[in-house]
Amino acid sequence: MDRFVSTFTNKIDAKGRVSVPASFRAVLERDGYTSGIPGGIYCYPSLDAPALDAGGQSLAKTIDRLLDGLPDYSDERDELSVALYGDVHIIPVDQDGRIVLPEALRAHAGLCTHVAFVGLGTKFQMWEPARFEERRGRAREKVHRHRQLFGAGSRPAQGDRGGEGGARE
Amino acid sequence: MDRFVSTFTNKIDAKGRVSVPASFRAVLERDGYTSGIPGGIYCYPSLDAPALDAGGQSLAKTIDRLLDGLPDYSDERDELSVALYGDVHIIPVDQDGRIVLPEALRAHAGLCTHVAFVGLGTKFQMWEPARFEERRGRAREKVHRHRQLFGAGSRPAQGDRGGEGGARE
DNA sequence: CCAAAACCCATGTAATCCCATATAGGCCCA
DNA sequence: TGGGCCTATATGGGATTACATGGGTTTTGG
Repeated sequence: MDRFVSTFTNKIDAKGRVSVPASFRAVLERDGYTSGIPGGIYCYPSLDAPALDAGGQSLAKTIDRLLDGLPDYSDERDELSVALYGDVHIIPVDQDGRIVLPEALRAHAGLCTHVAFVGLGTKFQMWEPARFEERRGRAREKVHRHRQLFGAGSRPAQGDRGGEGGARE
Repeated sequence: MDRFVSTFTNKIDAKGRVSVPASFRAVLERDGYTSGIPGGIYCYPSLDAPALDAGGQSLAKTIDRLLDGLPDYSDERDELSVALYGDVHIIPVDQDGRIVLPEALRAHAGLCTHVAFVGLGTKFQMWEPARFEERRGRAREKVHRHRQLFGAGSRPAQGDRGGEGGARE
């Protein structure tokens, strides 16, 4: 298992903890944090969605690479660093596989009682379940409209229901 | 943990002390500026922002390298040397993980009751929280405007499997 | 001798660990 | 093939620890 796939909805408990889906944890075990503390999640607010982006080491490297391309001590670099690094949180995963999302992150995604974990391959997102459903609906519609452009070949013939949504509750 | 990541806001007490975030201290434990003071912080006023730049040995080295790159006895080098070295302070961290910022530094950043510690990877900055929020807003906006450029650049990094084209956020 | 800095200890809050439990899904065996 | 067992996973809650912060005390330096 080396990619984040499928969607799971888990509950935030009284202490603010949420279980990371086991299959995501499996991915993070390989891609998780480097030497030392295994299991850290690299997490930051999505730039243009009310959601959180998260992933392991490879996601962190992506951002590092982005900044390494900029000259040291340029105005630009500092500004970008602030936006990219300043909002990032390294979230430890406890031994039961749970995380606690900082207030700033919860606020950005509007998280309150439940979190939808959405696998996106090399990273995953965390959504307020209702908002995600709404977003998903629009995405499906968009795909539908453009289907002919993609061509028949790319349609894997399985219906829209990806078989998830109700991992719990 | 080997990089300064994320943002924390701590309070300045009656004696002018502030706690350095624990995770930053962890980085400094390995990278601290050990010139007599183990775990000391290399700190100076940011050149182009009302903030303070701080870090450990690697930051000090980066600055040295920057100056080494300039021709000896050039005006530019002298100017930069003064600007960078002139205001550098080596700040000791007490055994509870707190520092006291010299008046000159506090003045430059406009610090008074609280300090926002902003991780920027190899270094971190200290801001007056309100000013930082303002700066962060601008930085986000800038990233947003340029995001397609970044998107293109970072694609190969995480997209070794191709796919997930639809995983747009 | 005074002021400022460094040191040491105390405390409340928040995060972390650890254990318990339920529920779901897979597996084995009849 | 169906049913029951077994394991993995999510979740709840109590106990423990870490951390930021406040305040008193000692040291240092002018």
